[in-house]
Amino acid sequence: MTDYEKLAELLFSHIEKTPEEYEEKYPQRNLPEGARVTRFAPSPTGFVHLGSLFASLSEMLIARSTDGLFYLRIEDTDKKREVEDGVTGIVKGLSDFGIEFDEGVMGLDEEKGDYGPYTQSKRKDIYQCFAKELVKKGLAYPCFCTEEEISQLRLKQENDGLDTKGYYGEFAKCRSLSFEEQKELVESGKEYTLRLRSPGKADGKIIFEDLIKGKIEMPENIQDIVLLKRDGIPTYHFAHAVDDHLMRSTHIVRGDEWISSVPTHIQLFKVCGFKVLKYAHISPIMKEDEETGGKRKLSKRKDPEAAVEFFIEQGYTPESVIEYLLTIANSNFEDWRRANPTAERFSFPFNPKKMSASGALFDMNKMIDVSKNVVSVMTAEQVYEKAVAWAEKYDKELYDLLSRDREYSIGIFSIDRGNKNPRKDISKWSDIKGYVEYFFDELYKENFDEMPENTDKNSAIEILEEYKKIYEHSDTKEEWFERIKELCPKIGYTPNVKEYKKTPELFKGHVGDVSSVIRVAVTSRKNTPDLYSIIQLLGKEKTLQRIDSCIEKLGGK
RNA sequence: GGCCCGGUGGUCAAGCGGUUAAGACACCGCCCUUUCACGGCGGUAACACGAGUUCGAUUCUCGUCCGGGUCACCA
Repeated sequence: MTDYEKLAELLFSHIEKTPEEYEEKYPQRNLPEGARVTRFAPSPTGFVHLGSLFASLSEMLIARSTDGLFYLRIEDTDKKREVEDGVTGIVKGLSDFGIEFDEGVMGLDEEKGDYGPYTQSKRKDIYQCFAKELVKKGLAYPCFCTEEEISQLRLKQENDGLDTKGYYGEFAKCRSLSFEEQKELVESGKEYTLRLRSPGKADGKIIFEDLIKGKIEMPENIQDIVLLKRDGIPTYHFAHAVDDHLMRSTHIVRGDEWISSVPTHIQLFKVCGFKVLKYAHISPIMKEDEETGGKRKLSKRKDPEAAVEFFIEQGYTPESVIEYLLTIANSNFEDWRRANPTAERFSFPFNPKKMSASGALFDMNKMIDVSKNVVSVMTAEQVYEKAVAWAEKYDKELYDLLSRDREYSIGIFSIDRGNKNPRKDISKWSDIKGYVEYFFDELYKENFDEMPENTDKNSAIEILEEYKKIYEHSDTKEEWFERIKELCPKIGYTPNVKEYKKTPELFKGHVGDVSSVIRVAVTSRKNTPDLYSIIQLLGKEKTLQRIDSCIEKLGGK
């Protein structure tokens, strides 16, 4: 028995399984050639960041576009980060946006798939098994330095002006401990971390091909990084290697803040005898920083829109957020969408190689535009159902109004909808209240200030009086408008707009002005969708009532 | 500071040695039109800078500058 083997037994006497057994337990996946296996691996904080949604969306699509597999793994190796029921929050949060997993953690204490457990805290023995193997081969060793000693070392290195700080080479004190020394320290009960005996050379280079960033050359890792923390729980690096190997991931898609640790990861894969995986490092979503004038990552603390929940509260449909993210992810998404207006959005042929190498600024204008398009192709019933569901939670007053008379509300949303060029004036459900204001007496506020400029009070009164005489509720739209035109000459207006523009001195105004007066009287708005539809919905009684009220306020009889 | 990554209009972006340097959002104008919206047409606006390679650089190389990331027993 070599000293290394003795050490392995000393440290991990409780581990009986061998790596081979795990290799057998988790065989290569039986998937078609070229199928990609991706994963989303958050800490259970319960918080879904817009960036997380972006990453998981990309991961899911990368898997789906190749008939691969997408799973959820929970990285709970740091208890400080954990939030009660954080797992449910994440699963639910993502599911609201259509992000669904084929395998892995499906909910609180709920897992699916043959490659589990998918929660790192339940995999301690697996990590330690592979750790034991490394010790056996002399590739890992216990380090008895305290955190205090490590930070002292770092300080000294900083003072000495060293470029490369950390626990490596000559600074890796515990690296050269003899077995006898190690044994004594362990048996005396001294705590330790397990460190990698890095085979990296100071002048070594590593080259890898990132799916998004392209070819990257970096110095080899020479740090004796911590594999197992004092409590025997693995660090992210070690867990990543073991998990993604055993769960048979093929592509690691993650934020580009990880790029600098790729040399460490590749080294770990090699040292463990694992096949090195493909990496795709995605750029963060940025935000303009008012303080510095520059860009910075969307910040959970400073930016409300960093939380995916923000968009839901505002009343954006999850579909809109996804479509916006897709336009950032693959810029050809918009072209695809135009060519396939009603296609299921996840059938978009997503290509990780088309993702931007630099971070995109979050553009609320674009978000709004995308969202308007999404809403514009919905049916009135869909708009109604979704708006009501939103209002029930976030705007009780609106909820009461909309749900009071379903047909009426759907009628409102039907105006100029369902045709080739639908209106695009709703980007989020919270826009609706303002949009429907004049359809509900509870929200309606009279305001007759904005009559056409060329029409004084008396003319307005005259128009309204005349309109009342010719108003027939049963008119078709054509008949209705024809009557308004016929009314024009009697009161000094022309039904012909072009004629008015040619010789404005001959008329008080044109049919557009007459309509505007009626519009303002009925809705208290200068601008509305089709007036005829509005009057039809409002009904005869209410329409006349509002006109009378307007006449009265203007000083008519 | 070391090491990485990035830098095309205000924003997102095509572009891969020769282009009038696409397109989308925003903005402006016109047309359509009973208002608005939709739609159509058009406009303003960009290759960070300096060398080099080349007959020719937005595209290739180097340097400078600027922005971002990272250097934990956190992920």
